[in-house]
Amino acid sequence: MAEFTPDAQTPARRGRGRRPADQVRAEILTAAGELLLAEGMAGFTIEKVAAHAGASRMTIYKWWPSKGALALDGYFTVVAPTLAFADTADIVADLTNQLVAFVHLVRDTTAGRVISQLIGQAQTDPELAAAYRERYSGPRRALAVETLTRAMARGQLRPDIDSESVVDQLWGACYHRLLIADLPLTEDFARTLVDNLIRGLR
Amino acid sequence: MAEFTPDAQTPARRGRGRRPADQVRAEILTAAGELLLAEGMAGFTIEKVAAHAGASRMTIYKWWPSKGALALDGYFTVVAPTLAFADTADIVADLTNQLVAFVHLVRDTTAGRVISQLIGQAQTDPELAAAYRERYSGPRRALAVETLTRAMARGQLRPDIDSESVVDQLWGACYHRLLIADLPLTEDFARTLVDNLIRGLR
DNA sequence: GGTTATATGGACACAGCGTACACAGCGGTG
DNA sequence: CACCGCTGTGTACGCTGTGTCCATATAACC
Repeated sequence: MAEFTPDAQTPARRGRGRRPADQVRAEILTAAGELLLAEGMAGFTIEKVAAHAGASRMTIYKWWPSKGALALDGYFTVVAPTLAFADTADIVADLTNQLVAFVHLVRDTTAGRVISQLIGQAQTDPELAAAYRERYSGPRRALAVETLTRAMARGQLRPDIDSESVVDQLWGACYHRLLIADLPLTEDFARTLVDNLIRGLR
Repeated sequence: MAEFTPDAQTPARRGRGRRPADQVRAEILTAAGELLLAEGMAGFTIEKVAAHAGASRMTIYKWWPSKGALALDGYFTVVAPTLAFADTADIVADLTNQLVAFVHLVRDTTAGRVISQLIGQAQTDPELAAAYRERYSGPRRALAVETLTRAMARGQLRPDIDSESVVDQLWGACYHRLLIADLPLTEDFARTLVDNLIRGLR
């Protein structure tokens, strides 16, 4: 009965009946990611996502347990997680390159704002916090530790260092400036972090 | 005319008219701080603060521009800012002691939860972010930089190091574990942070 | 004592969340 | 082909919290 207007650009649904579940899920995730990049977590509401995706709020409630979970899924849908870690023979260059790339990602794209707001939201949303650790920070940390471990095996670093703490002193320091922003997050800052640790302070 | 029941324990107001502004402000701040420590930022609403303080919401809106501002003020009212920085002749011991004390504050009291949630809220509340930097993180950072500068003057540290980046690699690393909590924030971790930087990684 | 500033209770509109119900179409089974 | 379960859709409801507006009462000031 209802006329359909199959419009790929703007979903613009009207009919009442069922649409393929996968399609609806995909459209919701895309809409969530786009809304996140456009407005940040502040303007990110279930209602807006539903409207933007041309779906009903009920559908979203059916598939995602919380706003945070939807936001994280949407973020991953739009921002393909480029977790590749270069691994040359030079640990100093590898760490520096990775940190500088991270600084640029955070500064030059909207990803930085989204990441910081996701972390912010995670402080009062345990489920989001768990999902973030499991799917984002955990894997990234593991890759960094792996790189450090290989450098230790090659004899480029002391064999007795605690890789995990080093990760906190490199990436954690960047997150500190991202989240608290007393001082700007610059490429020089990233280089200094590596230099401080490699050379020692005295 | 109206009988007063000066009750320090439970304000239990009834009358409608004006009360001393300072008294009301103080009661609101105390209520805000207590509510913050008890329920965290998630359950921190203007309505609850007003009810807890026996005041009207209108009064709160009149004196505080945003929820974040009220929360920060309440936090400072309850948690006296113990910003004292020991400064002996031993920079390693000073840094270690300060970091260990910070770790204990964050782990063994409710302050850690409140701090992390304030930072979280600040990610979507520019006014709160500015207030936090100005009144909390800024002064603390300045004290740490000062300590490092003195150690450099005494020749205990290289004279060309960037103190600010070192602060990010010590306290920032702790905040990283507080906010993202992939790994626990322990006393050993704090000691390792200082050790990593002082000795260098190779 | 008169004036002014301000706290109070109550009401309002608004946004967003979460839930409920009836209906509509798709996909399988018999 | 008929049927039925799953699932998306539209709509409505109650709830909480926000932000704002009154009229009123009263403390603080002159």
